[in-house]
Amino acid sequence: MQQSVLQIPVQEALFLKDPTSSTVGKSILEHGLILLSEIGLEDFTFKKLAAKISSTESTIYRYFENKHQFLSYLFNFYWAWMDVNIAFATTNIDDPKERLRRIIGLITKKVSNDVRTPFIDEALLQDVIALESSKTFLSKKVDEENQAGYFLQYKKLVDRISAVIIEINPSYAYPNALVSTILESSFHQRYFGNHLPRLTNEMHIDTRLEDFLLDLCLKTIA
Amino acid sequence: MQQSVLQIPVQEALFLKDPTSSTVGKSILEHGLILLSEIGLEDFTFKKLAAKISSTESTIYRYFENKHQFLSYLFNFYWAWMDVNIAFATTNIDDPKERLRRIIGLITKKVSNDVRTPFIDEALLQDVIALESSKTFLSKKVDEENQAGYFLQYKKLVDRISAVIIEINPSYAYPNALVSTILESSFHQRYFGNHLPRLTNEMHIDTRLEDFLLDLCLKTIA
DNA sequence: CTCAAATTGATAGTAATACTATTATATTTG
DNA sequence: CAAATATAATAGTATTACTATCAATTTGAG
Repeated sequence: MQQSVLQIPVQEALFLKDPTSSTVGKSILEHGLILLSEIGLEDFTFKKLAAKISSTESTIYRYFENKHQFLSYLFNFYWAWMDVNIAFATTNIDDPKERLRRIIGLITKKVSNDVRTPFIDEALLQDVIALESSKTFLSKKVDEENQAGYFLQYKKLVDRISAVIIEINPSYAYPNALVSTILESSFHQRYFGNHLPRLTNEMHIDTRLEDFLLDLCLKTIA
Repeated sequence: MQQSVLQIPVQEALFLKDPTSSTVGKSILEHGLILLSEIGLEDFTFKKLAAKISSTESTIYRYFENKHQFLSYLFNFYWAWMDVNIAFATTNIDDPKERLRRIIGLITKKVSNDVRTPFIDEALLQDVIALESSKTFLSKKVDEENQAGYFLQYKKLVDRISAVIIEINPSYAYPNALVSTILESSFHQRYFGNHLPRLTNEMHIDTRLEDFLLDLCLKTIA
């Protein structure tokens, strides 16, 4: 019996050769994510990854131009996956406020591994993206990469959530700004909660993070 | 006649030898900032900087352990400078809401060079910090660096602004989270406005950014 | 003013990073 | 089964991120 598999589409701009199309490719994704979560982007090299999967640097370079592109791949994967979850959790819900509640719930909740995506552990992915995602867009190459489609998935999701905000309050002037602020904040506040507690207020606890952002959002657009 | 000079105190943890104590040191700060703004942290090296100031790598290494520490120095300098400005702009103002208004004004406004700090161009510094500041704390070494005092100035400022929020609404549960969210957002939204406009709403314009964050803040704590 | 101490510059060197190139071997596919 | 393709093995280059040594220069304490 075939187990259900969730296809997460990632832009062609984000790889040289589709990593999901081969065994080595999947291994690069799986163990690349693990290695990233262990040592962080700065210390992460394709050489170390190659050693870990008993392959070679040159093989990995056939899939990704460099580690920045690899991170961007994961960044897009994460948001594409989140988009699917949000779409699923909000279909057939008429009340936009209830939809917003569910969206913020999903964004702030600690995720656990989704068995439908065999080579990606979403729990790890969330931690990696929380720590590293800003580095995908905070670079001198943003414009070039934006042109190439590096941030499409993120932009799509921001649009989707903005639409809900506009439904709740059509005259609110800054829906996209509010949404991207909340998305970035959800990562940063949880991170601060764990590492720089003086910058936040016990945000390592899921329910508080959710309460903080939902309250902020609803009051702002009220 | 002695021109007035503004001393910005930076933690000892953030340098090996105080760069303000010598001519080369000041040159490292001045041209290091310029070079950073030109090529970004990834491509920035002490070798390139040494060439620019007609000095050597080894000399620069006597002032800073590495480029990460150099960036952290600038990060602290920026927030210390901002703290001074905020303190000045809010003394003798009784109404905490008015104080908050002024604070958000200062945070969102594009700054121009402060002539009282001879070797630092604050206009450049703001751009550099907007692009690179997250990289100071989003690293596997946060805990170690936090221990050493790398983020003291930022934490101080967050506390200072949080106190104003508490004055306005003593029962608001997340003052520090709200403040750090606003500070981070002010950088990101302006950056998005310039590079990823779909993630925001014309936030390259100062007054809109100010309006967005002030509105968000006041409504949230109302 | 002078001698000692500290600072800087010049030069060299090392290990690691971020790649690129070549070729032999294995694997897939038509 | 042959041809095409993918991978592994190996080597090599330029740059980065440092560290070490030592001579020349500057500074500052008595």
